[in-house]
Amino acid sequence: MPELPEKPTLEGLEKKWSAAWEADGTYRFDRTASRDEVFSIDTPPPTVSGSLHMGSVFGYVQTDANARFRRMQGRQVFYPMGWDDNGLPTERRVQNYYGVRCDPSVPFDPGFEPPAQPGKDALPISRRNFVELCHRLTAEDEKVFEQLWRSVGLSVDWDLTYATIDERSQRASQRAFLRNLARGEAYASEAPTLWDVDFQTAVAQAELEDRDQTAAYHRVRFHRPDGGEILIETTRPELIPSCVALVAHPDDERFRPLFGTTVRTPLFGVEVPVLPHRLAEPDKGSGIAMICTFGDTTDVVWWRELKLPTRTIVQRNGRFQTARPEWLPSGPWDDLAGSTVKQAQRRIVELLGESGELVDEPRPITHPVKFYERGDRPLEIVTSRQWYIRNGASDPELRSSLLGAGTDLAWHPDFMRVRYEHWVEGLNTDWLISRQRFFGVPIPIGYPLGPGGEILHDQPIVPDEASLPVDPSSHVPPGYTEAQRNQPGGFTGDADVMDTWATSSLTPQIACAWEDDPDLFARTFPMDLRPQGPEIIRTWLFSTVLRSRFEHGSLPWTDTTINGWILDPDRKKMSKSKGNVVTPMPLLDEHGPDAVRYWACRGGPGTDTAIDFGVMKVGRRLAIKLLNASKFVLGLGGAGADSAAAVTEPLDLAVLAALAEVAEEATSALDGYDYTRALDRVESFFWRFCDDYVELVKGRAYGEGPPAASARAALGIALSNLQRLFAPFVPFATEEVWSWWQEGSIHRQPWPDGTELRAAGGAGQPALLAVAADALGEIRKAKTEAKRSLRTDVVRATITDTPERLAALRAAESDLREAGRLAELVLLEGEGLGIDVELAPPE
RNA sequence: GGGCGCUUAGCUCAGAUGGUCAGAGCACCUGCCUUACAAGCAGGCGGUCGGGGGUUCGAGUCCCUCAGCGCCCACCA
Repeated sequence: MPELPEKPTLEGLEKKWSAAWEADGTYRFDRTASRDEVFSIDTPPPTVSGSLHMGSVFGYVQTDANARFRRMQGRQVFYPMGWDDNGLPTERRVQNYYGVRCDPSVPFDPGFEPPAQPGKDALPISRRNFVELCHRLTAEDEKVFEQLWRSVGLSVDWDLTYATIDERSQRASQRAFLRNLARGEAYASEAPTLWDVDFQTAVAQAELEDRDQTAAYHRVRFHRPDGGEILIETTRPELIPSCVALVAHPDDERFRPLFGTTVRTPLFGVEVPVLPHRLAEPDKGSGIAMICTFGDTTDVVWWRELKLPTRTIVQRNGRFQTARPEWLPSGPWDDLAGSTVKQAQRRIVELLGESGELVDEPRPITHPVKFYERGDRPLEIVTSRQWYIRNGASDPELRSSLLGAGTDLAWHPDFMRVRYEHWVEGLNTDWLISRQRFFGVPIPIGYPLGPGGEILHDQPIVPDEASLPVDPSSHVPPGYTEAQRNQPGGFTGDADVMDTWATSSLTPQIACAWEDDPDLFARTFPMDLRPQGPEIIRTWLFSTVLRSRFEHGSLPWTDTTINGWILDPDRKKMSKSKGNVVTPMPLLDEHGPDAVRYWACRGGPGTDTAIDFGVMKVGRRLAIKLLNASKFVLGLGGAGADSAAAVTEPLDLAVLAALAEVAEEATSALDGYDYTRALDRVESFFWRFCDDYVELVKGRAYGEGPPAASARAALGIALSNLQRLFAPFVPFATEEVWSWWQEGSIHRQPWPDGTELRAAGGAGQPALLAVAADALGEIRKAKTEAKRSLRTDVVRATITDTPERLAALRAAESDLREAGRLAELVLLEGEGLGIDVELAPPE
């Protein structure tokens, strides 16, 4: 047994024990364990191209506390760590970091090295070089994250890591997609889709966000054949050239006579019909709207349901097409050709003013506009061919089955379930998974080319599962040769990659090695726990439930814990743009990992929590107290060696019985993922233990004979239990104090559920400890109020209390005398606690 | 427009199924060098539990309503 330190300190514990845990394989998963012995966690793969901030620490530490509890309960914890490195965030980071951009038309350069400093203009490089840079940079980013996780003491098994772009993930992702395709759960379709003109890719419903934008209502004249006019209001006058109809509510008396007639558009004089539709709202604008292809998603609904023609003028790069559209034989096209949407709007407004078709000044408004969550310009709607996975948006049976899955899943906290339900109920399109990007898992499909070089989309060439993962840009389908690529009569590969969620939705399958390692899979899947943030219930959680339902007909996990938001010290949400992001490393250096973990664990499940340095200080103080209290108890000698059988004194039995209650409550709280409650109960008991119980029995414990042995034994048992009860929360300090007197890591010890304490102190009366502590408190109070030292001798203390409480006090009388330095103690029966203390005169 | 959550001492938060539930820590004040801990110990000050109504013998604790804050969703002419 190592010597007790003269002056215990937290310094150096993180380094010392991180290294020991790594060397000893403390958190290594035992893959011979059977499924019911395993506790498997579907850890969120952090986006490594994102920045490190306290939000990264908060939820992961809470999960780690739960993981450590399960491990001590005897479960084999399957706790892998993934890195989410595929997709647009990585592309963008690589572009900025190296000053490059991907241009698929540039040939591969095997000796390419990025410039030391990013240049002013982005350097165009080949797709393959670009992807290589993505891999290079994410590898660096992943190291930084791993270092952070080790610093805060995550008990992850570092042999079980994966990346969402690695070969195993790609294989799982493509295999799942091909099976979705074979079962009809995935399909391709040519349709209007929301489109980011900067990234030039389609985006999915789950990736949208509304942003308030300033705009203006423009009152514009449409012309009736009889010379009359109809005024419509629009925020997008530049789309007049793509107008295909006007629409009003069927019951709107103002426009009813016009249904079935036609009007001519301003500037261009195109004849369009006036039609009724229930979605037109009489009190919006002028009550009659123009339908364009496409200004917003309502246009798409109208276009589809009213079977209108498509008159697209905005191209995928966000600019008007250059050639004059054939449906605009007249009108000022040359002024608009090739301009951006913004430029075109300005010009059209000028032209409308000149022609007298603009009524009044434009009226400024602020309204919500759909953006890609990572994008900078409003989304446009373009028609393109995309891949979809069914999600229940247009399939009531699937939808209700998914709602049922949400009910079967145990949510912590439970109210988070409604976010899932609202999302499922509000889905309006299937899940668009294809992206016109570069760094992602390719859609593993090829197509034959017709004699004219046209792509035969209806005859997709599907690779064999054994050949996965494949990259269609280099993969040659059986029966073809590379020379036939992109040649008439030959073949071509699907150029798209999958959305990052299309892969992330398979993290249980990836982590558990679905199909790659059926033995491991059987021992770990379906998993036990999915911890994650609330903002990705609609994406990650939902899509994971969906994929598992399709592939396995089961939930991916039985439980999910949803953490709260991190707010900055002023209770504002942290975000890069506000510049109030708090980075974890300096805080870890200043307060220590246990203190930061304590702060994180004080944030309840699903509860938004502000960064609070005061709470971290409290955590640090707790860890130090744990060192000092342990040192004291162990310094009495015999604590470890005295057997439980020696606990005989009523006060000693009482403390063990009281702690048993705490242990039982902590256990049931943690069983329900309520780590905060467990920590709270253990912590408050611990301080009472130090301040009252230890003070009461200290004198006796120094002595000899059975009463002294009883105190030392009780102190030892209580200490062992307390150390273990704290282990999930402050793993470094608890491991340190455990090592002073025990063999093996504390994190592999049996969880103290109260059984051992009941056995040792079952006859104890917890109330006894409380009564004695109250009396000691009164004596201290008398001394403090007299401004005397607590060492002051008491000539006589007279305590009045109820008979029951006096009986309890008598059982602890000698401890109370010694702790209070009472020469004489008089006990009188009365109504309640009263005390009269006569202090020894000052010297 | 709809939904969810929050609103308890100056600050951060506990208060499971309504009856010692008005608490803890921080901060502040007053003391104490007490041989585990002065990064400590003892004590004190401090709140009509967001507003209003209701149910009940009794409500931070249940119901209704209003307000503020945060988040999520919504077809944004």
